[in-house]
Amino acid sequence: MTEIPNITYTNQRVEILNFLKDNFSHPTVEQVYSAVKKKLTRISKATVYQNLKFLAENGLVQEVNIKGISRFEPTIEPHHHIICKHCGKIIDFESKELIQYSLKKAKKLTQMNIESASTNFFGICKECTSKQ
Amino acid sequence: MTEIPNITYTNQRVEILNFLKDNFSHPTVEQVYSAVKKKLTRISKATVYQNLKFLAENGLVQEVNIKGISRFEPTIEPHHHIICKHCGKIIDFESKELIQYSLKKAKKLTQMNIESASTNFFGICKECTSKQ
DNA sequence: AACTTAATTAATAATCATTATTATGTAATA
DNA sequence: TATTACATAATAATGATTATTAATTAAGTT
Repeated sequence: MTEIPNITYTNQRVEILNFLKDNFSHPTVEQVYSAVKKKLTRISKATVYQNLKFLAENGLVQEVNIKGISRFEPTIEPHHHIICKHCGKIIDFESKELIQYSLKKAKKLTQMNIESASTNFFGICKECTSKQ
Repeated sequence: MTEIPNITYTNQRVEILNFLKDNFSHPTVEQVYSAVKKKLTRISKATVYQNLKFLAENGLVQEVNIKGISRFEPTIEPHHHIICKHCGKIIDFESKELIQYSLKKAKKLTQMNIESASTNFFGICKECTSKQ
C-alpha cells in the first residue's frame, strides 16, 4: 500500500486503509464499516462503499468477489485464493509461475487479447481437515 | 445434459433445461425467467431460482458467478471463462492441461486439500478488438 | 484572507439479486 | 380415499449495492 500522488487522503480513506493494511482476512464492506466506525463514529456505510471502490480503482487495495460478495485486501499483486468449503476462510497464495502459465495457455488457445486472470481454488483448510 | 435417475422432470424444469440446452450465452436468472415465461406464462421467478439451483445441485447445469451475478450454462465439465471487458460477453474455453497443472501446483505449494478451481480470464474479445 | 469551485461526506431512498414464507396444487403411495 | 411428500405461484423479506441530495470540507485563485 504505497502512497500514490494526486489522490486526497481524507480521514475516512486513511482509516479504511489503516484497517486494511496487513489485514489478510478479506473483510466484506460490512466488516470494514464496523471496524472503521470505531474510529470515525459518524461515518456512513455509503462512504465506505464509495471509498473502497475509489481505493480499489486507484490501486491501493484490491477487490475480490467471492460468491457474489465483495471483499477487500491490501495485496494488490495478482495472486490466487483458496476458499475453504467448511469454514469459508479465504487464504491467499501466490505463484507467478502459475499466473504466467495460465495467461500464456489461454492466449495461445483462444488467440484473444487476454490481460488478466483470477483463479479461486476450493478445498478444505488445514484446521478443518485436522478437526474432522 | 444427460438424464439422471430419481429426479422429477416437471414442466418448469423441462422448459428451463430446454432453454439452457445448447445455450452458451451464460444467461442470468432474469434471462432464463423471461425466456421460459414465453412457454409457461404463469411461472414465477422464485420457481426459476429454485429450479436452477436444483438442476445445478443435481449436475444437470452449471452455475457460474461472474461479478456477483449468477449465470447458468449447460456445460457441466470443468472449464474456463473469458470475460470481455468491453461488451461483457462470456466465452468458454477448455484446457484439461491447464486445469491439471493449476490443481497440481496449488496442492504442492499449499499442501492443502484442494478439490476444484475456477478461473476467469479478462480481456477483449475478437469482435471488440476488430471494431476498435 | 476571502471567494469560488470542486470534491467529499452523511443520510437516506431506491434498486437489484436472492431467499423465505405461505397457501395452493399436484403426484405418489398406503 | 386418505395421507404424505414434493412442487409451484405469489409475495414479502432480506442483503448488498447504487443513486440522490443537501451539507461539509478541501483546493485553487485572486
